Amino acid sequence: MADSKHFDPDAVLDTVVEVFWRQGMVGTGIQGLVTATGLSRSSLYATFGTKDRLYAAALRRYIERHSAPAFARVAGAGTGLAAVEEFFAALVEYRCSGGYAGWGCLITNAHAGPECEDPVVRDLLDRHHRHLHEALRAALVTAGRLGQLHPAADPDAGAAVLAALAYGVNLRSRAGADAASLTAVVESVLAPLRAPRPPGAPETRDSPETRDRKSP
Amino acid sequence: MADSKHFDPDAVLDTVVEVFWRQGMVGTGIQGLVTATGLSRSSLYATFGTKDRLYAAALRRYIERHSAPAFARVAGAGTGLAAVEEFFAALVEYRCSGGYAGWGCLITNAHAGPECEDPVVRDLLDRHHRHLHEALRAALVTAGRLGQLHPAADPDAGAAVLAALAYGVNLRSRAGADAASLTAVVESVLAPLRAPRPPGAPETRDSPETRDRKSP
DNA sequence: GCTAACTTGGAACAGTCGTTCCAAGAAGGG
DNA sequence: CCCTTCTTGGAACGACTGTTCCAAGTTAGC
Repeated sequence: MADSKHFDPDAVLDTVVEVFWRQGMVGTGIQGLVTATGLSRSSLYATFGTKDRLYAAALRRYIERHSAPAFARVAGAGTGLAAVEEFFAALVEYRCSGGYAGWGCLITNAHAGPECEDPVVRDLLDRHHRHLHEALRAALVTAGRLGQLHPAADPDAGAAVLAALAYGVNLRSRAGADAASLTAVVESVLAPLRAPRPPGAPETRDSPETRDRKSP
Repeated sequence: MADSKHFDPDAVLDTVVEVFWRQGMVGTGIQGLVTATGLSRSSLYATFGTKDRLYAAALRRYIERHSAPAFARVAGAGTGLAAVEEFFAALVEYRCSGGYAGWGCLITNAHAGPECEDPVVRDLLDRHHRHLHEALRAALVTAGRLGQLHPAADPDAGAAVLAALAYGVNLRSRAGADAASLTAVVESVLAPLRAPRPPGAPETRDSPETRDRKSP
């Protein structure tokens, strides 16, 4: 009865995500989206509505395509601190090398722009933050069950710390911070979360990474 | 021999800082600066040059007016961890209440926008990051000298963690995170840096904040 | 009071912003 | 084949982008 779309909206949205990701909400013009996606203003507006709605859709897509899988992995791994380590190793890798190097995180970037005053956007940011926190908390709970967690470490507090760390990594990577320094920070945050060496170790905790980094 | 300016460039730059701070680089138009400062385009351009140069000047001004004093305070206090605590308490206060509430940090925000690809801006961000790191490191070194620091904590690594924490606080505060949760994160990061209870305490460290937060 | 040096308001620039509208085209059910 | 329904390219919208320019105004030294 009617014509069907001459493009795949899903694929187009993925492209849109990349443009917003790289240039930000306010730094991206409709013209840029038109050229990047290859379709015309009409199709863009008919499919996604105004720029704000398109941006919100891009945020949702980013979360489901990039954030959610990582969250699910760290939360469901069952390996505790090892899963957390892998989560951050993958994060640093993601931010510093490959096609997305230097782009930071779309969600993190959204915090810093005027777009975060939009209630829809802010709700997505809050939701994303809770998911990140919950995923990390789940991993830390698992770590506790496995006896990997330092007795003084609380999964909830630890998750909050790790979430803040993730934002820091995302942010600094966009300004060109090198992977090595970011990895070092991650390790420094993880160190005090680890349980002390198994049985007869001295009463001070130590971790292989902080032990001999700055000894003379 | 010539006419002098009918305004105070220093005061104007302070106003410009506030506009960029709230709305971001790309989110701010010349018209907005004109209305905010009250002077005309001519004076604006004659005094500060193009938008990019004005933005860079605003970044520098922000650093010297807002960042540097806080850095100097935490680095020169001589009170070690107490100075770090006060630094972050003031930070959270700054970000969550008062006239700048919800604005985040101009430098942190600059990380997320397209402006961070400008080499001048990136250099300022790097310089700012090093200063932040150095100030925190100095405070931790002092803390070590005062015996406040946990034996396993390294000042350099700790400073890197605290710097990342600062970015996280700045970022999340802009999205409306409440002061309480931010303070909790700060406390959770600080806890493992503290030396264990003075003499005959048990071998596990504990801090008053993490001790009884989630007990049933 | 003249002149040289500077500032200032405001017009004007070409370009881009986000958005809307319409005529032309395409597709499937009747 | 037609007609309805949708899509599509592209023109057009007014508003705003950053920047430049100029005439008028203001000041200080001579």
